[in-house]
Amino acid sequence: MAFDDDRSVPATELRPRHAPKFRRRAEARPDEVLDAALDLFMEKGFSATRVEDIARRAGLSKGAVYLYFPSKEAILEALVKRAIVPIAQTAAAALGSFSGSPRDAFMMLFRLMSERLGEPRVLAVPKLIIREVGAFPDLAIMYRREVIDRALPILIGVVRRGVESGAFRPVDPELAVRSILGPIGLHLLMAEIFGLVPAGGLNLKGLIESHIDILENGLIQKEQPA
Amino acid sequence: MAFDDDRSVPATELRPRHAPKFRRRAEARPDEVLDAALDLFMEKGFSATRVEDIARRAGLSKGAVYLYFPSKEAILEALVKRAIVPIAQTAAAALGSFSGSPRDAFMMLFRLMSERLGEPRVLAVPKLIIREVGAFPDLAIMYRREVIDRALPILIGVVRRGVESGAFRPVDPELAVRSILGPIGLHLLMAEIFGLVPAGGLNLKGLIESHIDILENGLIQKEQPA
Amino acid sequence: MAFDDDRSVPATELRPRHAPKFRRRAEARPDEVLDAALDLFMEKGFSATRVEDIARRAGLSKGAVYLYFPSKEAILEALVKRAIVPIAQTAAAALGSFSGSPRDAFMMLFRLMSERLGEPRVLAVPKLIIREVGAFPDLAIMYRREVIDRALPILIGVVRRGVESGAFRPVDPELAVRSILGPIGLHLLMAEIFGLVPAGGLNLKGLIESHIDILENGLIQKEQPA
Amino acid sequence: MAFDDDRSVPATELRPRHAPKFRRRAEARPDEVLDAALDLFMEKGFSATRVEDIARRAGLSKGAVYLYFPSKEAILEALVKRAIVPIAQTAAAALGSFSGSPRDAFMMLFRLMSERLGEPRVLAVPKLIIREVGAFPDLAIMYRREVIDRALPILIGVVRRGVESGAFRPVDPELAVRSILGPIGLHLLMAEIFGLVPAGGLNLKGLIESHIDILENGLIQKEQPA
DNA sequence: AATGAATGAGACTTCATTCAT
DNA sequence: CATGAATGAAGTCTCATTCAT
Repeated sequence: MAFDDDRSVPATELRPRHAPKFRRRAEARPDEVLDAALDLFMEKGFSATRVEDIARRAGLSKGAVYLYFPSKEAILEALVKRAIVPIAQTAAAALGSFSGSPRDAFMMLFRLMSERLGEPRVLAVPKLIIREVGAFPDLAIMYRREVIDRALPILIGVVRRGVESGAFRPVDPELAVRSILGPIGLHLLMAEIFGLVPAGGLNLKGLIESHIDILENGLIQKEQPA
Repeated sequence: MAFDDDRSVPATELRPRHAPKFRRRAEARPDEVLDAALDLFMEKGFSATRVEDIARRAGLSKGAVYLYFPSKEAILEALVKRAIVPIAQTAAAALGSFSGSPRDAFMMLFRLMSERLGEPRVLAVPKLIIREVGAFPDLAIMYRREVIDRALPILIGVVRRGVESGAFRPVDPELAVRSILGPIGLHLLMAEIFGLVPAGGLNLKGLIESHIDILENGLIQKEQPA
Repeated sequence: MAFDDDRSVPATELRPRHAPKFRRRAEARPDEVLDAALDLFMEKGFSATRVEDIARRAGLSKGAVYLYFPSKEAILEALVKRAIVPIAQTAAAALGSFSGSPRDAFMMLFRLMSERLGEPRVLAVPKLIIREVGAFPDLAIMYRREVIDRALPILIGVVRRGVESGAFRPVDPELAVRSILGPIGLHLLMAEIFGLVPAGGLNLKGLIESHIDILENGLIQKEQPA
Repeated sequence: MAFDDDRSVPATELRPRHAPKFRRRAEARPDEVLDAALDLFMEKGFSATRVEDIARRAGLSKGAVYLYFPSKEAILEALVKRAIVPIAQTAAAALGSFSGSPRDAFMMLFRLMSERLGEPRVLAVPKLIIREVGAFPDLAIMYRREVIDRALPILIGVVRRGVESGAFRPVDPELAVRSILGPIGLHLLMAEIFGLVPAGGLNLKGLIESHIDILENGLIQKEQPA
C-alpha cells in the first residue's frame, strides 16, 4: 500500500551517491517546460499546441505546468524572454568590443552566424515570433526592443565607420546592412519553410563565401583592363 | 454596387420594398470569403480566426461560408491556390520571355518587385504560408511546387547565362540568387514583423537602388588608382 | 435535365388523354414527399434525415417541400395519418363482416397477413412509430386510437365468440390474441432488425402453417391412446 | 440530490470547507454515464439526446463525459456492449446446463422471463437497438452475434430434443421457437409502445400462464369424447 | 409553383484552467 | 510539490426554415 518510490532503481545500488533524496531536478523544471513548448509551438503553432502536450513532453503533469507559469501565453512570453538575453549578449560582445577593420568585423559576424544558425533552437524563437506576431504583437515589440534595437545600430555603426574610414564604398549604412544580412535570411527561410536547400545540403558556409565574394567584388563584371 | 442603394433609407420604413434581405447569387462570394479570410488569417493566425469572423467580414452569415467551402481548412487551401496562378504567370511572363541582358533582366525584376511588393495582399499569401507551415506542411509543398520551383530556375538561369556571357563575374548561380533577392526579403520582413522601417518610410525603391549599387560595385572599396 | 413528367408512362401512350399539358403531377406531390420521407426515416431515423434528402429523393427542391408541409415533423405525422386509413379499413372489412367460424376467421387473417406483411411499405409505418415513439408519443397514441383500438377488439371478439361457441377452448381472449399474433410479430422483428431469417428465406407462410398447427394441436404431445 | 446542500450557505463564506467542488475519481463514472444515456436514448432517441443532457443526468459536466467516452456514438456502443455480457451469460447458464425435460426447460425460461422482463432496464437495450438499427446497423450485428446467435440455437436445440424424445409433437424447431417466444414479445411491445396493457395491469405472469395453456393444449377445442 | 441561397440556433467536441487530493 | 478529474467557454459545423427571385 505504501508508495514504492524506488521500484525503478536497480537493486544493487538503491541510493546512488549524489542523488538528492527527495528532490527531483526541481530547478530545471521551468526550463524543461520552455524547451518542450518551443518544440511544439514550432511544430504546430501556439494555438494548436495543448498545454497537456507541453506537459507530457516536459515529463510532468498538466497541473504542474501551472505551478511554474500562470498561463499558456506566459509560456510563450517566457520563451522569448529567455532567448533574448544570450542573443543580445552575444551580439554586443562580439561586435561592440571589436577593434579590427569593418571588413573583418563582418567576417567574424558571418563566421559566428554560420556556426550558430545551423542549430535549430537558435532560430526557433525568431521564427516563432514571425509566426505569432499577428496574435501577439507584444512579442515582436519586446524582441525588437531587446534584440534588434541593440544589435542593428551596432551593425549600422560598423558600416558607417567603414564608409567613413574609406574601407567601404559610400553606401547608405542602414540599407547596406540589409544587403549584407539579407541573403543569409533568405537562404535560411527557403531551407526551413520550403525545404529548398541547394544541391548538396544547406551549405550555409558556401553561401556566405559566395556572398562575401559578391560584397567584395560586386556581381557585375567590370570592364577589365586589357 | 447596385445592391447598396438602400443604405440611406429612412428608419421609418424599416423594410423598404426592394431592400433584399439576402444578397443573392453573387458569383463573387467565394472570393469575398477568401479576401476576408486572408485579412484575418494574417491578423490573428489561422487557429485564432473564427469562421464567424470571416463570415462577418465577408458580409454573410456563418452558415453561408459553408455553402462555398466545406471546412475552415479548405478556405486556407483555396486561398493559397488562388494566389498561385497569377504569381506563377507573372514571373514566367516577366522573365521567361525576356531577351535583354541579364543585368537588365534583374533591373526589370527589381522594378516589378518594388511596384508589387508594396501591396499588402501580394505578400500576404507567402507570409501566411510561412506562419502556418508547421500545422499545414502541404501548403508549403504546394506553393513550392507551383511557384518557387517555377520561378527560381528561371532566375538561376538568368544568372547562369550572365556568368557564361561574361556579364556577371563567375559566381555560383544558385547561391547568387540568394544574394540578389535576400536583401529585399529581409527588408520586408523587418518592416512587416518588427515595424522596422528606415528613417523616412519603407523606401523599398531606395533599398533596391542601394542594393543594385552594391551588386554592381561591391561593398568593399577597391584600391583606387592613385 | 428537363422535367421528365412522363417517364413512367408507357412509350406507346406518351400523352395520356387527360394529362394536362404543363401540369407536373402536382396533386401527387405530397404523396411523393411522404414516400421519400418514409424510406429515409426508416433508413436513418427521423432526426438523422435531412429535409433536403427527402426533397431530393422526391425529385423536388428543399423549398418545395415546405409548400406542402409546414415542418419536418408534419411530414412524419402525415405519414402516419396516411397509413392509418387503409389499415383500419382493411381490418374492419376483413373481419368485421366475416360470418364464418372463428377458426376460419383466423385462417383468413393469417392468409391476409402472409400476403401483405411481406411488402416493406406496409410494415414501415408501425416500425417507424416504434422507433420514434420516444420523441413523438402522440404518433403512437394516434396510431393506437385509429388502428389498434379498432382492430384489436374485433380480434378479441372473434376469440370470445369462439370460446362461447365451444370452438375454442376456454381461454382469456385478451391474452390469447397475443398468442395468436405474437409469433408473426417476432418472426418479422427478427428478420427485419437482426437479419435472422430461417434457413431458406423469410418463409412467412411456413411460419404461419407451423403456428396454426401449434394453435390447433398444442406443442406438447398428449398421451396417445394406445 | 445530496449535492445541493450548500446552496443556502451565507455569501460571506462562499466555499464551505468540505463542500467538494468536484466529485473525484469515482470509478463508477462511466457506468453512471451509460445509465443516464440509456434513459435518455430510450426517452428521446439517440439523435435527439444531447451530450449535455447525458452529463447533467449523470451528475457531471459536459466535458467530463468526454473523459470517459471519445464520442457520443461511443456511448451508444458501450451501452450495448455492457448489456451483452450478462444477457449471454444468463441465457447460457439457465438453459445450457439444464437437465430436466424440454417442457420444464421452457417453464423455467418463462419464469425467468416473467421475473426479468418487467424491469425496464433489461428491455431497454434491445429496444434501443430496434430504434437505432437504421442509423447504426453495426449495433444490431454485434447484438445478434453476441446474444441472439448464442441464445437462439440453445432454444432451438431444446425444442429439437423435445421432438426427438417424443415430449413435443413433431414441429419445425426453428419456427416453433417463434410460436413459443413471440407472444411475450408482442405483449411487451404493445405495452411499451402503445400503452396497451390488459385490463388490470401488465400481467406478464397471466399472459405466460395463458400461453403455456395454449402450448399444452392448443387453442382449438378438439372433438371431445362424448 | 418552384428554387436554392441565406440564416442562425444549436449540436458535438476541445482544451485552458482550477482544485481536491 | 504534484496530479489529473472536472469544468465550461468557445469553436467548428449542420440543418430546419425562410424568402427574394
